[in-house]
Amino acid sequence: MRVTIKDVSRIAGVSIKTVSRVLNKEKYVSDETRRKVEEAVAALNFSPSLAARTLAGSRSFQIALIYDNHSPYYIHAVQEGVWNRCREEGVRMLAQPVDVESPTLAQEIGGLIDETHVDGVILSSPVTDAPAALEELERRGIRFVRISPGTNHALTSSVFMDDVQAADDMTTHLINQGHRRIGFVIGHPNHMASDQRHFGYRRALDRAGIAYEPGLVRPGTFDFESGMEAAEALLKLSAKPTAIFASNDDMAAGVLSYAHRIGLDVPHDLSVAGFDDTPLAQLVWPPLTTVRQPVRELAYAATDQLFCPDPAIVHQRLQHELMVRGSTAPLRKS
Amino acid sequence: MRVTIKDVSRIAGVSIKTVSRVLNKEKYVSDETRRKVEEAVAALNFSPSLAARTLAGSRSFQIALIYDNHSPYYIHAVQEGVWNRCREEGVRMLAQPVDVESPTLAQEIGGLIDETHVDGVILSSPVTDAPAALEELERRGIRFVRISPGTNHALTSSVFMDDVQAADDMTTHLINQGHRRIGFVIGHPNHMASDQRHFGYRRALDRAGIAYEPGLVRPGTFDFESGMEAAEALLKLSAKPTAIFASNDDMAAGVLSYAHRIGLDVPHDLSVAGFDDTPLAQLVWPPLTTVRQPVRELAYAATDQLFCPDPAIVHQRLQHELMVRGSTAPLRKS
DNA sequence: CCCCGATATGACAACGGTGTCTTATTGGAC
DNA sequence: GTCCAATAAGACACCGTTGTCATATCGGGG
Repeated sequence: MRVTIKDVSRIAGVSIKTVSRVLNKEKYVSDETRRKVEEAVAALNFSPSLAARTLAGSRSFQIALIYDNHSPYYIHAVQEGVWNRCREEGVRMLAQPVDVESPTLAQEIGGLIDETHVDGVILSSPVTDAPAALEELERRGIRFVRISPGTNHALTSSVFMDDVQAADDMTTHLINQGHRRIGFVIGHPNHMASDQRHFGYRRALDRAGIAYEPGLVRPGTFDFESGMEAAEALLKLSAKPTAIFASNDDMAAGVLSYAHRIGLDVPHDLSVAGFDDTPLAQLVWPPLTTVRQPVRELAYAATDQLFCPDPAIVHQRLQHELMVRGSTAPLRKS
Repeated sequence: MRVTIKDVSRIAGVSIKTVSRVLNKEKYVSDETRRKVEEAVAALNFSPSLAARTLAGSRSFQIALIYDNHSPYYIHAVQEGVWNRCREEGVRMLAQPVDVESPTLAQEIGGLIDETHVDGVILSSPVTDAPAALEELERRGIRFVRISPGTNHALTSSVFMDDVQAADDMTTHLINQGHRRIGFVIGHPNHMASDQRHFGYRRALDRAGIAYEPGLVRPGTFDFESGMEAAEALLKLSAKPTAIFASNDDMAAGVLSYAHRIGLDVPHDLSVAGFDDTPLAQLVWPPLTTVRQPVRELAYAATDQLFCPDPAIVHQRLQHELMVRGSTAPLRKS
């Protein structure tokens, strides 16, 4: 049968409560006793029941990661970052996909919390900006940290990168290479980052004294298909762009694919830039110039915030990095 | 504070136990009573504590998905499949990454089970073939189902596709297009599927009366880099292959990338084939001819097996599909 | 009309830990 | 030598459910 604290206490020759103290690293346990208990725990290969700890105590040793993001790469990186920090803490991570559009979002999150008693929650974009979710968490007084939120929310901590600056940097990079007609593919409307990247693009143009042309800007949904469609629209213009900056790598791959299809040589006929630096960026030809987003680190830092006993509200910014690869090149003198 | 069964029972005017009965859909509850309880549950927005249910009852309403796979696409698809079936069942999924190579693998899994009391486990490759993991699960008498195991194990259910046949099909496809010198990139040695795909390649050659040339076969590790390296080695041979079949899409993308780099035109100078049909296959140029592996369906079916009350051992095979796209073409007559 | 199995409900003790309170036992400071 | 705070350990109730057993009512066959 199951090994319980009782068994451990018998072997160690101490009370149940003392074993519990050792397990929880409490003060006021003699070294001698601690040693005996630890030996007994090891001998029996004892792992305490989370269910019992949760029920009796005030912690559940579990946190939830709530996400609704259709990019496997992104989710995977976030999960890894959160998980890495959790494992250091001896805490379990519950990965919880949701649908931000669902009218029952708040209920689902509330149910999750009631069922699991999680100690805290990590929110990943775009759930970071779903009012229903935020309200529910606040109503319950659950501590949570947001990864790359798009909206300000003074009352909770967050960890993010500067999407505006990053898009500005990339656009500036293209301008410095001599491009003047730079197409832009906007991201999914659900994600606030889409607006920010769009704004960064615009800001860089302004600064360089290049007029913003709505015709050079196309909507997208962060997926390959929408990148292809945007590229088609842009490249059929009579005044074609010489470079296209897509708001993420998947869409950039779509642009690349369409360019190949119509026989364009990237980067000589057309420069293409992406955003995120997912592994995909290096799996296409030519490898994508893109912005490295430190997703794993963001997730790790967010989880760290969650575990930090200091309840101060912190907004931590992590640095992005321009990854210049083969898909962009200086404009050919013609 | 927390809403408990007690509150529900008070509102509904019945005993705690009766509420519990309704929650668990037990027999012997009158329609009238069931209705009253359901109303009270809805009114209070009650969700039962999993911790308490686990502790008191014989089920935990949780299953674990254990994996160690470095392909985000694959993991994501598996998680989705398992999760979809879990949500129908009202069961929680614990996604648990592990390191198959770790000497403490069995301990970690044992600890997971002790801590969480999971009702069952889904194993994804390559954990499916880690003896330490299998032994631990058996010792504890936990029910588990394996997704795409590489080894036979008569005592537990599994869900899989026929890797040998699929690789055979792909190789045959290339042969039918006129290719005779077909390079092959083997997968990661940890994965049994690697051997099976390798074997399928060989079987197709045999049947077609083409000699197996060890020089045309290169080791790989399922990642982009290793695909590139293999391509380099193969394409520097004096007797170059006219087609390269890589054991997965990432490596095929590597082959593609190297081919582009040295100025080859795919598919006219070289045909390239992959395996898995990850989204990546359509994010490269030209889109990859590959084998669609029904990962989501496999995961869903495996979870279904786990929930099935019938304890019969079932080995369920799901069908693969050849996805012919632009990266392969008939050999040019020269 | 009586008895019995099927139906419907409740009382109460677990489940395996932690929180709180109580009870020694120390080792200085006065 | 006495007193008190700090240290060390145990007793016991309780967390929110489910399992088991007891009890009550109902409908139909003899």
